[in-house]
Amino acid sequence: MTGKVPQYQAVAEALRREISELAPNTLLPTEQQLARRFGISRVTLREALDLLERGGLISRFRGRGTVVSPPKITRRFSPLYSFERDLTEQGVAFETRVLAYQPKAIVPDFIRARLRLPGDGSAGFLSLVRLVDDRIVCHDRRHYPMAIAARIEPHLIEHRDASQVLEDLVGKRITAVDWESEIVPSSMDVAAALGLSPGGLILANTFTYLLEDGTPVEAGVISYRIDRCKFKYEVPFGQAAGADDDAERPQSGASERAAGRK
Amino acid sequence: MTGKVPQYQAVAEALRREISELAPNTLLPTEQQLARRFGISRVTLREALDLLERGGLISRFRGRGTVVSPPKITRRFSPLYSFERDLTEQGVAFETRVLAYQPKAIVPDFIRARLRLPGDGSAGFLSLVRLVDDRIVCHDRRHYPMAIAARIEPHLIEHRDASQVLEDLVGKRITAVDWESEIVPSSMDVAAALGLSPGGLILANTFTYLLEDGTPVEAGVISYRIDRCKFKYEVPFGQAAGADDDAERPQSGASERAAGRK
DNA sequence: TGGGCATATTTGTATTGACAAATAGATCCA
DNA sequence: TGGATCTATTTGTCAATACAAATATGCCCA
Repeated sequence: MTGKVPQYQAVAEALRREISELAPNTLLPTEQQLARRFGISRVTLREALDLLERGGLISRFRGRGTVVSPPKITRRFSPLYSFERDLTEQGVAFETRVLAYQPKAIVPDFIRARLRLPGDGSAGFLSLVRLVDDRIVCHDRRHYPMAIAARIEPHLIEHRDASQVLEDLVGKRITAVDWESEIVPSSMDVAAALGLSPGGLILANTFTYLLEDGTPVEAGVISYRIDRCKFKYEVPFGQAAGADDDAERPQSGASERAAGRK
Repeated sequence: MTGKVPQYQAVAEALRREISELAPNTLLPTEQQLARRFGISRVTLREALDLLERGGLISRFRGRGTVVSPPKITRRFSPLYSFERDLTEQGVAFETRVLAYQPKAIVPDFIRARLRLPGDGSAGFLSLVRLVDDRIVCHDRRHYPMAIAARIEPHLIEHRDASQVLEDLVGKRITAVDWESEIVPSSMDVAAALGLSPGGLILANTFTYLLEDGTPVEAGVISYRIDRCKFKYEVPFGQAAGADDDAERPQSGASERAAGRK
């Protein structure tokens, strides 16, 4: 009856159950041992481990072995709800490492548009990673208008909420955010920062922070490792935006009105 | 200098570029031909194709060949913004296929809680898939209180907005939704419905629809293929919920207050 | 004690080979 | 013409093997 399931899937399922009862960071038997135990070749066993690794259940280290991964951290997305604040509320300790902080002359077009930069304007660029339990979970690429960028001190970012640093600096509150999430294959540089192989899937969040008067003060992309994080998008209760039959949709507007409506 | 990149990654990158200039559904050369062209073994070539397949760039069919995938569809999430309405506004044609519609005595606990069912109560169960361009993009598992379920006619669901059918039936408006998105490995049955191998990652949306007085009328899980869809979470502009320093967070409340806050 | 070095261990990459399973196309027959 | 069957093609699964690269360990020696 179960004769139709490939071996690597069956073995993955068996291992999945075993692993669920092991403590995080437990060292698994070597691939050779496991292959022998299940009576399959090492290649086939590795296919099974690939499944588990992509699911975030195990981590593999060349020369060291394969270990059970800790549970994924939960990233709860809410409007204007920062990473720092989210994890602090959950009582999860994290670390921020600034990789780079410098002016950047070549700014991607979509960032330029979001910050409303002139065609040749440069921007301040901040690159960082965040770690939970010494494991990288996300990578930020943030851009600021030069007037603001010149006054940010990167070491502050490492120990305080980035949004609050920004608010203090500008002297105004950030009151709105434009924000999209998308699962995409990682580019070369993002993969390197996250410790992934290029092409590995990530959750990319593209955002703009704005002041009350609509001035953009920050824009960028935050990329999460989907094997180490899960995501909850919590929609404010009962806001019921868009419930009226043909009412205007509630977001920024001016999006191209879908050419082909029949 | 590039001698450190594994062949399968280099080949994947080369193919990625080639594919980007091909029309959707174009048939690629066979694995043997590609392997010969790149001067690598078939196994190694398949590793490259695996990367592309996971990224949603190609689809492979046993006995038929490998074809270029159409671009991902965009699913824009907003509160109370249904799949049907979203795609219709974008001018994207889709099809709905009801897989099952029947009373179900064994109801998962989390559904039971969401619908506030008594411990032994059954519920109406609706299972469906939606297709764009003849490709399955999502799978719904919806549950209704029996009083409502008895009056739903499944063929209506195939041609109208499910929420509107429900509203007409109850005679009241659905005004609130409790809703979480999470990227998880697919279970056996969901994988089968979506045409994935078990363990493949999906975006699972767990939701409850409620009437104005708080009565739950529908609850379930909608699972999207992340290789065929991208997702935009559009936050109403300037709502700025949760921006005040220590204000209450804006969602359903009563969530366990994170034990370990230091 | 401490640093450097060789060695064993373990996962990563890659090859050649074989058969299974699904599909498409051609052939044959009624 | 229509339907069934056989055949070739193509991707899926699996094996046995080899070497590379990163890590850990024990050892020697200063």
